[in-house]
Amino acid sequence: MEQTDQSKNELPSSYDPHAVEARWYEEWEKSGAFTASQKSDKPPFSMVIPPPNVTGSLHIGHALNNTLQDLIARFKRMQGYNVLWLPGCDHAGIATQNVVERELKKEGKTRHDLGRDAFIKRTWEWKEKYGTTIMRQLRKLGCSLDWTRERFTMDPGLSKAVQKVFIDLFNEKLIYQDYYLISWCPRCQTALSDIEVEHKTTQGNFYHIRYPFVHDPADGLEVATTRPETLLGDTAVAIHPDDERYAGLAGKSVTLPLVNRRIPIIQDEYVDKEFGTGVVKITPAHDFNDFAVGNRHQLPRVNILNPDGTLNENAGPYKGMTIKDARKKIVEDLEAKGLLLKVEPHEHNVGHCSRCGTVVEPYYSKQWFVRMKPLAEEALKAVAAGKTKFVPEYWRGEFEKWLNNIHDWCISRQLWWGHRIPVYTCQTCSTQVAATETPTACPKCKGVKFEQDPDVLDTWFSSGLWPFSTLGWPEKTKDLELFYPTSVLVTSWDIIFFWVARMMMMGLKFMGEVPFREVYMYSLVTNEDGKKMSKSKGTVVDPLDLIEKFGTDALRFTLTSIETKQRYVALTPQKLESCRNFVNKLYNATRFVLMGLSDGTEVGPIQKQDQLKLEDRWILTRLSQVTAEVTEDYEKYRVAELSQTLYRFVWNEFCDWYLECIKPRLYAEANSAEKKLAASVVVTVLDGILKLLHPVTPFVTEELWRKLPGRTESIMKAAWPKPSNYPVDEFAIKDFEFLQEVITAIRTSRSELNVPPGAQLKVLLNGMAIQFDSASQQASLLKVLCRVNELVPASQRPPKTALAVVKGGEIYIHLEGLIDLKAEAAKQQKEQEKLSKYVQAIEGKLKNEQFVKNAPAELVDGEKAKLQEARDKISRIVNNLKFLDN
RNA sequence: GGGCGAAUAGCUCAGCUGGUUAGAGCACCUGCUUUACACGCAGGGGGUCACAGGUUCAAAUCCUGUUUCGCCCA
Repeated sequence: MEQTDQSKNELPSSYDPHAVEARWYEEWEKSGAFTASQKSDKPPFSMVIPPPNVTGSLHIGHALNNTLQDLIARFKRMQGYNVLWLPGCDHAGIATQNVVERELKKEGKTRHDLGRDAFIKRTWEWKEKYGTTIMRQLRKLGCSLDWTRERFTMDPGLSKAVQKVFIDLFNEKLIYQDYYLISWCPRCQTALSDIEVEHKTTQGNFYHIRYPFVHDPADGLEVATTRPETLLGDTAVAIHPDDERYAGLAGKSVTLPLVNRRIPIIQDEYVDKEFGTGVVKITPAHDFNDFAVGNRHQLPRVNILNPDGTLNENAGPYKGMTIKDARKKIVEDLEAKGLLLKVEPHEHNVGHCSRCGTVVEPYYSKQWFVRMKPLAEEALKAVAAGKTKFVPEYWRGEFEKWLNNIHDWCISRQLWWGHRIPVYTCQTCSTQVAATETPTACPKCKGVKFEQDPDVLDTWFSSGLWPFSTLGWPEKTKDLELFYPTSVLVTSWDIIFFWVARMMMMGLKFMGEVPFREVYMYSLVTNEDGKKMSKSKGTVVDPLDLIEKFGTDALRFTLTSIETKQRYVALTPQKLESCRNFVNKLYNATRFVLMGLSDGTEVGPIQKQDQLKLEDRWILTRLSQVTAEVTEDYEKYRVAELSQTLYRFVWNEFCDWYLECIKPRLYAEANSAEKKLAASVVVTVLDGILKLLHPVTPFVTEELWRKLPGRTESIMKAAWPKPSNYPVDEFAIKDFEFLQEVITAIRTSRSELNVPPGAQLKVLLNGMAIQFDSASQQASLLKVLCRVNELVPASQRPPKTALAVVKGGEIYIHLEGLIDLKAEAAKQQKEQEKLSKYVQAIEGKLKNEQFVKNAPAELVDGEKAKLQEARDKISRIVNNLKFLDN
């Protein structure tokens, strides 16, 4: 028993991804298949990974991002390119510093207890220990990254690049230091980039406050604000120039409550007449809009905050309070003075620090900036010249809009973890020198005492250099020469400004060339409900859990098939399941073929092409077509399309039809000519399918491919199939489609007329478009595929038969005693109605002279043919219905 | 307030440069231990393509407007 079942039981009946996936990655990596060559004659193709945060762990966005890149890398490798896909992380300034600070807090310490150097040392230790998580997870995802070239933004080489860029920009006066309003986290005590600020809708209040007129203290202006405490920093109140309610007040003054400072009433278009009371308090040092208004009207800026978010000396009696306490006290004081007119609930957007959740404050402080305009102009020119293309092209517009509207970039962060700003200030004459090391003497006064700027650079500053710093710049390396500009950048659109734009500018500035030829921006993955996954709501899906549950290939196939270039795409359990089922289907199809070959039948390339059966010619032609379609889809990053094409080809054509057709041939006598031919075709097709799928589902395709006869190398190294690899026969498509029509018609009749599934049928054929005599191949297929044991020609319909009408012919199914006349009549009537509607639609078209005159002749002929075909079918049905009545 | 995107079967979505009897997966109904696969097989039902106009011989597809939802900027 065991003996005889051995061959069947070699492979389990359902696919176990875990056993397979564990096996291949290491072998691939060891074989050097991931490593780009510096000596190859192959054309180069390169990508740099969007560096994940070193603190991060793989989330669904990374999974999609890296699946797509891996798909491209594997495709291009098979196409014969010398592919570099470079891995690495960024140092994630705030995030990493926060992680280590939290660790210290558990020990009852702060970073200040350790001091700067010891803290940095500690952070490096953390990085060495935990910073490899995400890179390990990328391996699990199957990513064919060139680990010999792994980089980190704080590596010595990359740090050197950062220093050089800073010093060059500084010396060209493209970097400057100035006071400006920036987003400030009072907890992290650093400036934040816009992307680090999360806007959340928050329930607050609208406080209506009366600002008494100087000329008439009994009267005043009613101001509505959500942040009453900032009135301490008000330097004006503003009204709209056209607002008749306040006409004549411009130029007069009001008295700032509690502070008793006299501030002017100004007019500015910024004010929204409809909103609140139409009077806006202007606090230039604590609100971005007010800052702009302040600049237009040369208003003073009064900063009322300390870096830790408490109120400073400008707050007078409120000095030292937190914002929250001060708000409460100020509201009380206003009320006591009768200046608080009303308080109404109000929902508004409040910025929170994405790293620690603290409310972010607009804060007026001295920071370093990059002058963006000259850099942005170059980027715009390059995009206009088509040097970098966007996929989908839509994003080009967004990109240009942002660059045309660009603000200077605040690059300083008040952190310790990061690239320290290489500016040294002479303690004698305050001259600032940018240099890699402490200068020996001041160029101006020859002083020798210097102090380095305490701030570090925004993490995006170093990741902006990523496409060339990772390739060895500023050294002149072989890698730079070969792989810059990179071929494509695959990234999420939400960092188009923070990262993509900056890389463009930096690349053009320092390499004189765009950093990438194409930018492919993929979708953001949401949950089933179409909402963003959110940590706080607990709706985050962990890709590692999905891998555990469905397997890596199924996850990759799912992500690929939902990636339709919409802004948001939803990941659903149903989709994951269907993709897992697909992987299993592929596995079972291969298992079935292998079982057929287990008798030792020799399998070679297809030899006797003239002996190919209809189904062979059909599937090979289809494979050739699918190869062409799918290759183009890969090249254009139409990944959802290609995965769907392959899904349907494998499942609905190869498995449902081809494998079913060849079952008898595959189980014919070992090494018979019949079997050898079928085996060579089925293996050819399977070979092609596995190769076309390999970039999407690398593990299962490698596993199955190696089991095909004669495959000893990795499928990774196989050549990408060409449509011309396979014999093409357009007639086979037509003939096979007709055969499918016949078979489906018989099956439908069987099902609708309740013929017992096991019953063998006698079928009569009248006027078939292709040969169906009982000896023909087609006839044997009918027998296999719809349980027909007797097939005979007929010129008219005998009694007690069911009818099925197909293109150009009629099928009579002999149903001795089985036929249900009512069901049969209903079936025919339904069919006739359907056809009549169709006929009407086409007739309508053809009656329209304009259509016949203007539409391409091909189309018109096509419609005529369709019409005739449908009319023919109807008349056949009508004749037979008459017959049925008798 | 300005800009952008989406609206197609019960659900999630395809439908690329206008011409298909508008497709898929899941769900649903009927039947099935058929030489791999129940993560399966065969058959079936289900859509006035958000709404209103327009361009065209022809519109889910192009244009204009309206509605609803989402996002970005202020």
